[in-house]
Amino acid sequence: MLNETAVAVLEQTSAAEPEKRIRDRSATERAILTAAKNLLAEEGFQNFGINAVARRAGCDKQLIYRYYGGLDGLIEAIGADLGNWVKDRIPEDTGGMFLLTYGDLMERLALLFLEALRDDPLMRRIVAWEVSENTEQVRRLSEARSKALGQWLDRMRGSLTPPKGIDTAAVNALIFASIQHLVLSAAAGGQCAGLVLKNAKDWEKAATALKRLVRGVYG
Amino acid sequence: MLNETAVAVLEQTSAAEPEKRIRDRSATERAILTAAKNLLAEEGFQNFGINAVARRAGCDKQLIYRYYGGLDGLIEAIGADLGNWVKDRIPEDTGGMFLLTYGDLMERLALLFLEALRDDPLMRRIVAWEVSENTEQVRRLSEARSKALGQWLDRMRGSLTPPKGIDTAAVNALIFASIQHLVLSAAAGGQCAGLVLKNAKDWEKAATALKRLVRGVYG
DNA sequence: CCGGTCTGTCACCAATCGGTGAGTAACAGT
DNA sequence: ACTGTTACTCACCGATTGGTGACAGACCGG
Repeated sequence: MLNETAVAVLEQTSAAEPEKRIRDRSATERAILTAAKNLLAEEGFQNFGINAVARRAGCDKQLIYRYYGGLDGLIEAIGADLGNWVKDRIPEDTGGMFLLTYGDLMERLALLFLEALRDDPLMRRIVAWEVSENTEQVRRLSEARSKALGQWLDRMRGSLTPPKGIDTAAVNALIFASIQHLVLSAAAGGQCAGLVLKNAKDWEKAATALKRLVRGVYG
Repeated sequence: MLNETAVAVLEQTSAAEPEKRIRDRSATERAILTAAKNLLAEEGFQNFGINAVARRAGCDKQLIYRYYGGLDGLIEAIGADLGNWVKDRIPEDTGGMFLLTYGDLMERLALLFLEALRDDPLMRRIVAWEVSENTEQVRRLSEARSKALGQWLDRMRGSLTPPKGIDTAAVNALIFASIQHLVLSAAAGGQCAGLVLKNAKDWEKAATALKRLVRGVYG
């Protein structure tokens, strides 16, 4: 507990410490949103709550209720960015390659997705959240994400015709499921099903196996 | 709030309601453990705590501290059963088939694992827990599980020689990762990467795709 | 200058959390 | 029948949670 003199000393020593929050609603809104995203990315959804976000944003939780209508609205705001995730985090070009076959395409997409997910802690937390809880908020996040992913897949496929006689939707779901679980498991415990995934060499092996898997089905 | 008369009426009407806990330590220990497992299976790890377990077991939380040394010990006790999960939930026989090749084996194991995981809510929650948190307790659970899984794989492989030139460890990790994420995602939201997984027909398609994936790498 | 709106802060609420110390009731050994 | 141990319950602790109402100060239009 600080008394008045102690506070005075603090203010003296720390050079205009007050850091008085200026009256700027949109700036505060942004501060709250980024605080929420960073908090979610770093701490996970376990301790993701009104109090924690407000603490991190350095403002009162009341403002979260006012500006976002509570946690639900805030989560929805996070989800709104998800639509842009693919285009923000995954390069659209083919890396100078010519993708002639569906197999070429899927191999490339799988590797791109693997790296993108590996580099994005927020997205990892969201995916983990999706498989752990079944609340309305999470369902919304999940929907936005899978929709964006599907659109990306369609867009990248372009005019490439998928192979006949193969349920590409199901196969691709399995491929992307494997990537997601691999990355999540690695991020959480450094391994997946006994396969250690820590240094670059480990990931190299995983990528090779992934390529082999994709090439196995799609040639 | 109930007064004495209300309690008396309750006891009268509900036929020896008191359900007086008999003094049987091992029975209480079992009650706590099963309460914990059921709670975890039904509610997930989010609200899994001392109070909730005690409430469900119908005893005082103090007993959990005494008999299990707290939540950690209780979780450890849950993990102790995990070693037997494979043998309890997955049939050992080959279903009358002859598994001649490594591909035959892996296809069979993948399908068995898929069904077993689909039928076990507790195991699903644990897997989801593993990818969501990184505490010491969860790490223990994860370790026990992956160890049991690895032993099962080895045991089922028997004298079958894995194919040369393929990093089976990495490939199998990906295959099992895909199964786990597929099942978790389906259990949580009824779909995975846009692929709806609700009725038996949906799962049939997933199983076919899984077979195709396995056969693609292992022939 | 005055009144109202907007932005932000604070104090407080009931509920729940994990955790502990003390007490009670049933049993066993002598 | 007395004693000590075992099994169990209860009351309480501080901390934290989500949530709300009241208030203070900056700003803006009149």
